[in-house]
Amino acid sequence: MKAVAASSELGARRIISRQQSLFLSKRCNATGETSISFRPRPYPSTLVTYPVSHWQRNITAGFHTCRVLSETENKFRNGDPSELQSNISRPLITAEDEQLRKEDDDDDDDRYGRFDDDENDDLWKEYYNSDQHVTKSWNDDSSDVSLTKRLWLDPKSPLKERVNRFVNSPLGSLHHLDIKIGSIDLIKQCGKLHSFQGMKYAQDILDRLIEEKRHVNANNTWPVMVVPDRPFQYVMYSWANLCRRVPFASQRMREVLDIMIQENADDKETKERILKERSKSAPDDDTDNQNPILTSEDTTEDLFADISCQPTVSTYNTLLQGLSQAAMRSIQSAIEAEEVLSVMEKMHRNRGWHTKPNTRSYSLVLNAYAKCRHDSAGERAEKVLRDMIQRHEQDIEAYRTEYQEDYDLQTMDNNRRRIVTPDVVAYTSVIQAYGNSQKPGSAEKALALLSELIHSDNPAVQVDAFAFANTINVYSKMAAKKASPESRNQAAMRAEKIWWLYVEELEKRMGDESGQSNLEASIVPFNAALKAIAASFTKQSPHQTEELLFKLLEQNNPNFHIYPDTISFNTVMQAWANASKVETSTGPERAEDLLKLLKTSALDDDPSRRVHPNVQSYVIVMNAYAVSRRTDSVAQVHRLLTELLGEARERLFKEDEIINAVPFTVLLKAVAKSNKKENDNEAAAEDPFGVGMDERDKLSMDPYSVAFQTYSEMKFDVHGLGVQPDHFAFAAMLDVIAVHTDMDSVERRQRVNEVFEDACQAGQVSSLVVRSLQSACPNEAFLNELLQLPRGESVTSMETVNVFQRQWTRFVPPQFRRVTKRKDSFLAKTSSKPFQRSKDRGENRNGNKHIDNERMPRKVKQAAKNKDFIF
DNA sequence: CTAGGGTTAG
Repeated sequence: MKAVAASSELGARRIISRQQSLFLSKRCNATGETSISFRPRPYPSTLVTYPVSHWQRNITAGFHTCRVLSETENKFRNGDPSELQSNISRPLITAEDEQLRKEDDDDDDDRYGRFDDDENDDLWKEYYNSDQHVTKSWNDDSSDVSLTKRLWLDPKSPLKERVNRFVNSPLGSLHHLDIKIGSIDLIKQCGKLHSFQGMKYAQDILDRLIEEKRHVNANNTWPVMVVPDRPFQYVMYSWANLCRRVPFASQRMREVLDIMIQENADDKETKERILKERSKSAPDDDTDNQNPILTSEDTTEDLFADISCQPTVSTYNTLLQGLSQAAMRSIQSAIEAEEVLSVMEKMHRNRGWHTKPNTRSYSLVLNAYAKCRHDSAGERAEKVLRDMIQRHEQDIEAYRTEYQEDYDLQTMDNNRRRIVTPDVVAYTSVIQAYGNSQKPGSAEKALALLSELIHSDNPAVQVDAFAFANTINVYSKMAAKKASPESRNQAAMRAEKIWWLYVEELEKRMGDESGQSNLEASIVPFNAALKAIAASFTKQSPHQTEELLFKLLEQNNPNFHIYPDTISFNTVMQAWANASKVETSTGPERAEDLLKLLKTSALDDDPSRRVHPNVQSYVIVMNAYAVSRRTDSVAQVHRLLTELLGEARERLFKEDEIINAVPFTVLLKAVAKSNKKENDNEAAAEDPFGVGMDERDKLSMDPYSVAFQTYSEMKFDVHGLGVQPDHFAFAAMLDVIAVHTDMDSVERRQRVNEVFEDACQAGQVSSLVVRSLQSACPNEAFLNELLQLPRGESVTSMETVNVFQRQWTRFVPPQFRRVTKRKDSFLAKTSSKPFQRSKDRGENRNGNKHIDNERMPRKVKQAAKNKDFIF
């Protein structure tokens, strides 16, 4: 009878698993009748429970069951259909998955390390070296268990098969170490896929463990089997890693936590039931003892059963970690993170769980506020910080009364346990949070926190370079956002002042040998200050950045170990590039002067003063020319590209510096910006730059041909750099065609067709490509034919590039999938060239507006338009 | 459960 129930459970589980959207759990109720429950996704707190007989009936019905399930499911999913949709029947690895993985490549084993205990090493050895066949089940008396090969141990097998074998292994056949270790290893690897499919596997494994537990405990054996907290925690952790990209990932984490809590409660119940059961049915079995607890040799096992999957600090910290990632989408997650802190507190107080928030818990909440862009984030974060400080003081008191000694803030290792301690990192997160606020006074509050750090005599709270850099960044953001050039410059100057404050503190502490100070010499605050000035976008800013750079280059204190690096130079060069859009600007030359300076610095006698240019340095200068209004911009950019490729050929760049499509794209951009007619006139002009013969040949090429040559160099990777055009490149090339061919020419159609096909093949059809394609196509019919849109569909009604076949958009990053709506598609466009038009529009907009019409950065313009800030 | 926080290009 039990076997029937068990197999029907398994069947039900499989069916539900196929549905992919239900989270199954099973439990025995008080009367011992088994029922199976599931949670419809959008409402995890709703538990739908059927007695096992229901499942038995429906399993025989086969296909019908799925139907029944879907209907039940549908009832619950009115809220969020997209959520479910995204989870249903995906191929093993989807394009999005591919993208997800690409984005977070840095994520590997050591991040999981936090859960790993050294003590498990021995277990592992025992486990892995043990017979590859099942020798021992949970109860150790499983002679009738079939000898199934434990494929999931074999790291060489495909993950899919390993998971399948694990999940579908017969109930009762799992080795206890399969549960404690094998499952965790599998879940980890599933989580590493960073895919929905992987997450489904992970959840399946977890389900399977719970299923095993139910099955084993149904036999009233002792000790009671439990599923430990770690598998749950790893599933949560895997979701946490998806929180930045996947809107509902944090919801999934909460579900797992809910189930954990419920399972923990169930385990307690089960234990009591079995105890009662055993003392009733076999009171005389063991003549010595009636109480199985006392007969059990392995008391740790029993202890373990008591705790089972009870959430711990680290469980909640995992949740917080996810929420802090999710906070980038909305402040709501950060607020929720803050609420989790009090939940942890409450669970600790009321249930005696080990969930008292620790330093890391608070940090994660602060970090959540630092990441979310919201005006109130700074103040909320500061409140949490103040709570934390208060908490700290309370805990110090409590520690003193508990141990009759003071908590040692100096040497943490001397303490008997850790207490919540605010530190630089906590402060720095709050400073960051203020940086996202446009409320007046936010930056000042950030600065106040910095000075609190500087003057702190608490050994646990000491300023470091991070704190300075972050405060500078707050002003840097302000410098980029303010409407008037004066206030932008003012903010930039405040940023610079903080850099000097850093220098001052650094020198002050240099003689100090107390060893207390964390303050290291770092170039980062300096670069942050440079960036702030560059971002202020005034007429003076490039000059100011350069001046500051030279101050540091020329300083000559042998005790002072901060010297500009490549980023410093690049930032100043970028400031010049930003200024280059204006007519008669000398920005490009000034940027190039710095590039030359970089090249000579690379050969400096003093090794500490050697600074090398990198690919980015070239790109910045090239871009300065590209955006300038010089008539020779294409030639200049081409010259620099050639130079860059030459340096690359001679391996002058660091090995880890790979050349991507960016430099090539800049050239295309230059060509697209160059007006066709102007260049027809210029074509005959003599080369004014006295370059060599070979170079002259190239320079005399017309820009359109240069663009095509560059395009194919990129496409066929003729320089052997591993370069592939990406969607920026394809879009830029389409722009080139739009500007340099006649609207109704055959050339236009052929070239557009060709480039678009390349983009499709490369899986790079992004919103940028679509927009450029729209401008390049002679008419709507041609466009629709290229895009193969179904009848009735049009580009103007299109919202994302996801409507295309997956193949075309395989490698498009998510932020370039959304198509920006443009009302004018073909109506207004007959004669004018796309770039002229957008230029005109820009000028008009500037003309209508008041302030500093040349220098306003785009963001400022938009903000000014919305009247978001008036100071 | 020592992690949690900082800088440049199309």
